[in-house]
Amino acid sequence: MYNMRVSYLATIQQTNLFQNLQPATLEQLARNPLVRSVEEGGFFFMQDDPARFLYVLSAGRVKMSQLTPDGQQVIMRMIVPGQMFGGVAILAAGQAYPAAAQTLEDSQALAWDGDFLRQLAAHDPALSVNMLQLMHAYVEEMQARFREVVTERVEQRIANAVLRLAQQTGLRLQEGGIQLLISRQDLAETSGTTMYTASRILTEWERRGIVKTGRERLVITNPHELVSIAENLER
Amino acid sequence: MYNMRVSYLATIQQTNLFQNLQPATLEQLARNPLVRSVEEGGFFFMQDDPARFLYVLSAGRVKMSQLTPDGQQVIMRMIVPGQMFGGVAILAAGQAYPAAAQTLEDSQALAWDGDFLRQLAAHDPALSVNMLQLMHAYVEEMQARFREVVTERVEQRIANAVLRLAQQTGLRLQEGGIQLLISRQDLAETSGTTMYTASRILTEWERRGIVKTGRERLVITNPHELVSIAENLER
DNA sequence: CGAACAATTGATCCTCATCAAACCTTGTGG
DNA sequence: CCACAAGGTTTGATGAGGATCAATTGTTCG
Repeated sequence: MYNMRVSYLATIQQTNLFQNLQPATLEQLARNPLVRSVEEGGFFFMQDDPARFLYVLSAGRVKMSQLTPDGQQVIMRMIVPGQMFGGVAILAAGQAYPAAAQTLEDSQALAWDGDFLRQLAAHDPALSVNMLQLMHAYVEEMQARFREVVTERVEQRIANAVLRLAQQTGLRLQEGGIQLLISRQDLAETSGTTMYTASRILTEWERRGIVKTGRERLVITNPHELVSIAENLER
Repeated sequence: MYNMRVSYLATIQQTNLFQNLQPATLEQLARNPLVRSVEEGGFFFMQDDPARFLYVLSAGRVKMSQLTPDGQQVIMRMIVPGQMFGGVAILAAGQAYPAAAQTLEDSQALAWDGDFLRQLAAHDPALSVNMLQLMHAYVEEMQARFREVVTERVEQRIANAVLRLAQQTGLRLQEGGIQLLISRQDLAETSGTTMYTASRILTEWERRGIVKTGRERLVITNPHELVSIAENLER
């Protein structure tokens, strides 16, 4: 039990949202988290569920996605350990989650009640400041992606998506290269295209020696070339 | 002079960002605004300028847009009186504006220094709470627009953009219909398409009696039909 | 009236979505 | 350990939706 508490503290301390808080605030957070485990493919919450909890991922990977009325999925962001999701819960009660949170592998998250966090924020303004900063960063990312999807062709957008993923979740391999774990489908839904087009582009990149591909896997062997595709320094 | 102060107060009190503040906070805000007037086509600030001020529009109309490396423009949002823009200034100093703020007609805005607002927020948490809520609303809007641009065809997206504009800036005419003031070019840049396509679609809508069009002008005569296009209840 | 700028329209072409079918990879149970 | 099922991936053929370019027309304002 003591070990578990310690491990929560480690996650809490690594979380952007919880930087620069007063010791008493961290204490409170460490005392009260709900811990939820969700197996691969399961959901922490669905779109439009009442947003009662704010989550911080402690293990695994999660995709946040919206569903269109006709069933198409659009991925808004990927969550890796240490990142907050479901942040809308910290605003006024009675809100709904704007997206679903589905796990890509067996995952675990800490969760706190929105009411509780609002009380905490009232005593420690750093919490609001951090939240504001995260929200702002997220606005900028969505603006950038909106601009991309409106102005760039698919290959460029996929390059940007891959580079973004590499930065957030990439694993440097001993034998060189940066490995991403993502299916063609999810890559397509992140870039606003179809699995077919994503597959064709990856095949072409592999032919050119920019990446190696595998099932739900992708290794970047020539990041420099990828950047130059992303920046449209070709054609 | 007294009248000017009163008119600032009116704008301040109408601003979402400044709701539910302590009287002392409002007092402080009313005492200190910079007032900037910018004529049609001018800029309150450019993209990447250092973000020193947060603005509230008191008169006119402003478009927030990003420029791509190759000079294409993408419109992120339209600002009407009472709305805040350049909010990034309230975060840590040294940030840059992520978009340019260009006027569509002669405009006036109140501005406050970011440092000053941060001090104010330290004494009146309602300011942070409001800011958080605005940021969140804006995240949701950008997510919705991202989803649209990825999943919907151009006609649908233009319908959505027109309906959004109608809600924000539409003017109900005596002779019936809701008037928007926007050029084909700006409508295209809001919907992620080209002026040519926007023009063709408006012409078709006019033929079908859904809108009347004019130079930098658009009157919705059949909103119901427009909604059904936006929701893809056709074809 | 003429200049500047906004809008329209036609012709053409290109990117990418769609559909269908086959192929490959991984994990499971006999 | 092999065979099979399930699900991810590839590939080809086709066509639709819009972008692009060029030329013309319309509108506003000094």
